[in-house]
Amino acid sequence: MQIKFYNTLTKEKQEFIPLNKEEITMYSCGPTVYKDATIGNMRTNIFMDTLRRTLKYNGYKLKHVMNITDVGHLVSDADEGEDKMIKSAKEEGKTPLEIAEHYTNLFMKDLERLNIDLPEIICKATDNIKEMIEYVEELVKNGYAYETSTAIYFDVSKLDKYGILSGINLDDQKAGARVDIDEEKRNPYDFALWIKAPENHLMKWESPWGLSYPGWHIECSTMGRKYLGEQFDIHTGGVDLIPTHHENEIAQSKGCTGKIPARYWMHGEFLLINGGKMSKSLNNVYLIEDIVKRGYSPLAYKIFCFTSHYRNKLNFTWEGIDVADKSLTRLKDAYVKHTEGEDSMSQEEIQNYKERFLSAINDDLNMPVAMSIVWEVAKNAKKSKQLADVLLDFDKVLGLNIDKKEEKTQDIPSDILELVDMRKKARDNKDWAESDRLRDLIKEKGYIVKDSKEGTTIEKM
RNA sequence: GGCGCUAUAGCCAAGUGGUAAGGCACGAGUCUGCAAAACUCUGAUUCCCCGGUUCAAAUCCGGGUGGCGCCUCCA
Repeated sequence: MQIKFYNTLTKEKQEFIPLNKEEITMYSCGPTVYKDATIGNMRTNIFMDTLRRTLKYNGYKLKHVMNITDVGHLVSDADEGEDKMIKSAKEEGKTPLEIAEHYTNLFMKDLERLNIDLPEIICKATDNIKEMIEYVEELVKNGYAYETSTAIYFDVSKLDKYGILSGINLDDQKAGARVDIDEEKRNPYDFALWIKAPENHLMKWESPWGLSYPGWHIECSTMGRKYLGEQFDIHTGGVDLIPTHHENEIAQSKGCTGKIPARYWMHGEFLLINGGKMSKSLNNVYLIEDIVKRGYSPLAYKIFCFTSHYRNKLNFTWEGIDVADKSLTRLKDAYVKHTEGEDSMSQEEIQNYKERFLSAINDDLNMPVAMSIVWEVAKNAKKSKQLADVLLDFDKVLGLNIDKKEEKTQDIPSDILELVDMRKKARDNKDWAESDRLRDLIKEKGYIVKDSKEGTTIEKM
């Protein structure tokens, strides 16, 4: 079946045709590992995961690269060289390497908790310094770069057109509107490829331009070319990367190889918090860890993300997670009921579900529609093992572990179990007042009792 | 100032020319000693407003209003 993706480069949904149908090549801008990855970052990674899984579901093999940015970037243009990696290192009393390792591990843990299918190649910027220097040298040789007293800059005026991805027009932009003008730069949009390190700079490498370190965009161009070649199929990232990072990546590649590195550029929209931006000053920066701490399954966040299209902003609220957590539980329950069912379905019905699901995900990853079909299957009045298998098949794309029971029923403390036992005795004696008192007491301690014909179950709230 | 996104039921959210998917909440019912949970049923004569095109528009065009993001390496 035809796959369609929205391409930021052409600003339209177009049929996806890989360069080589034996193997799809893909690059995703990964995390900067000097701080925690937020649920916003993770929304983008969930988008990346869904994309991977959708392509695999369609039978493709993948060669997918994700970078780990373990070289910090400047705090701002106005800063004189202290980068964020080093800033975090100083604050936490660790070396930059330790910081990077610490946050990389946390990041990988979140990917695992969200059941995110890992890229085939995960590479670190610091392992590719030599290649980056070579890349910059090529740009210098090709006449796209010039040296100033502080850095090697990319000259955007040498490009036939700068700004094709974001649609900016250089003439309309006010130079230095928000940033001081660097007198040595030829054009306001020129950006640093390589930066000369001040004396006290911790992360620096020997280069033709003395002790120095990489600029903000060179690592992706370099690693993309190294692992995937001059041109590959898909490039992903968050929308915020469009105007600067990806624009500059394209500029670098055009300057070096003459090609736009990726044919399809896909960007995940932002996650909003209570209708606004996530920011430290508003104290609304949340992590997957926060979701887990509140007692929700991390996969509740994933199913929450599926309620909206990846190209639309999604508003995060705790109520939303509550809803998502509930629906995840119901979905799993529905799956179990189907595995125990004896009804039989016609092949037509099964095929119909599968075709509709496939056409939803192949239509630019329309997960809200895909989920509506998942629910149709889950809530089908007939209970059938065939439908359980359909759900399991869909879960290859969703990655919600539909067939794995939540661990909530485990680890009930013995004092709670004792109260449950006392309540059972009271109920057997029809002492409803005592039974209700114990139920309230158990609830106060954070557990919920559920009575059914099969007996009483207990769950952590 | 420039670039872009968006406005659909109480909330989240699909649908881009043919008569409003789905989730959650609410309400009703089944079950229960009563609850909770679970299950079943139920919801927009209408898609921000005003014009226009069309046999037909939430969907296209023009104008207005509101919300948001980016232009500070923030996914």
